[in-house]
Amino acid sequence: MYSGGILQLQVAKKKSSRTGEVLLRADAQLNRERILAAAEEMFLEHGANVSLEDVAKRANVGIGTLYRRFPTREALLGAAYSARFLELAEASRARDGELTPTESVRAYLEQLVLHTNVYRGIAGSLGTVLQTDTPGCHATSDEGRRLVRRAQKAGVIRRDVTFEDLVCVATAISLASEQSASSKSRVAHLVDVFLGGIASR
Amino acid sequence: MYSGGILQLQVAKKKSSRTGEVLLRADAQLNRERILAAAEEMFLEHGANVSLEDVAKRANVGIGTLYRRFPTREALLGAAYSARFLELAEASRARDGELTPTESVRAYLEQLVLHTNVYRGIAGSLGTVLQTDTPGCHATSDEGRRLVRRAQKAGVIRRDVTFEDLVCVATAISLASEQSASSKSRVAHLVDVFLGGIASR
DNA sequence: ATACAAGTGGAGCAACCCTCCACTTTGTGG
DNA sequence: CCACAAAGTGGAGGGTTGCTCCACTTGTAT
Repeated sequence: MYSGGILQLQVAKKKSSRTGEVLLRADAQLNRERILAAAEEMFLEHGANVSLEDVAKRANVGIGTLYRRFPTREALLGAAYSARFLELAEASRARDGELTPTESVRAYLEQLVLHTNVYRGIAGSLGTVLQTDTPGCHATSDEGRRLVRRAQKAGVIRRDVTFEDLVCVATAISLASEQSASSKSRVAHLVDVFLGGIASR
Repeated sequence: MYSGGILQLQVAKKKSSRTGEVLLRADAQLNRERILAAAEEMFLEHGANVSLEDVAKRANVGIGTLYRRFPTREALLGAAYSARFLELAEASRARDGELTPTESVRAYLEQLVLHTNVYRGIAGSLGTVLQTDTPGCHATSDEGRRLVRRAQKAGVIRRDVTFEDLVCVATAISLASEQSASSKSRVAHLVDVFLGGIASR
């Protein structure tokens, strides 16, 4: 009852000084990666609603382990897609020179929808996933914001349009494609309608 | 084995000659109404994802009965909202005289989003619900299509915009409001952005 | 070598969905 | 008025998933 409190060292949780991330034990780190790999496979194969128990199984890991590392489905989604979202952001930045501000936004939107559609089932929670604390999600969000700002500075996009509006639209379009298995052209059409909407008169 | 086929009367399933609906036995009809009432209450109170077993319980009906009458959740949703959707359509038609074609569409959209938000949880499936075979859903769909046509004839809306696009947008906006509990003004803003988009240059 | 923090797995409980079929009720034709 | 086929009922039951909890194992700092 006079518990160990007396000599307890106030050990701050170990962190990497560089990234600020909590350092995992070596075995835990390995498991984390196994889970991510399994999740990506399963999501691709069966959509974003696979049983998390199945993901754990494929990762050769107990379900408890999965939940401790990724407390919500969104957290797992965000982490599993991080790499892909990083690519998306990078590709967008790479296009920067060749495209007008408007066209950049169009390309970004189309790509975002495309990515979202690959992992069926996340359309509804795209917003939540993008807010996940993950390098990839940060990168795409930042890139999106940058494009909006750029287009606004160029005067080709309404001042009152926000990045959140973009996400909202991407969500809508993904959802529409998911439900009616609609074609690429429908995506383009919807993007087009929206872009017309945010263009300054 | 030489089954009753010989003398089987080819009795067409009884239908009301007026509506074309299948006639239910009196007790069944009563149960149907009980279910609908319970569903409306529960959906309002707990969102569109309540346990259907709970709905059945509140209706004092076995779960089997609920499922035979409404095979899918969407079917139940559609039926439960039918009355409200009827009102929506009627209100829209009533506004017809006082508003320009564009403003009519705006009002319709805002109302649709508002209705969708009241029943939390259906945003994602608004499209599916609206396709439900129900007087209310037919009415709102028809009214929406009418408004689009009217606005197009008046030349104030792009030719390539469809009613499905409207639904898609309503979905997006509802979803956005659902997630970030955003205000009425945000709804108006999003509707505004979209309307700008579909306006002819 | 030791000790303790960190990590693990999976049994277990709680929801929920939906089907199926032995039983009950209705209304109709004789 | 009755008998009986068709229509309707309810809820037990089997399947799936989500998430927690804790007795045990493992890594690592000393």
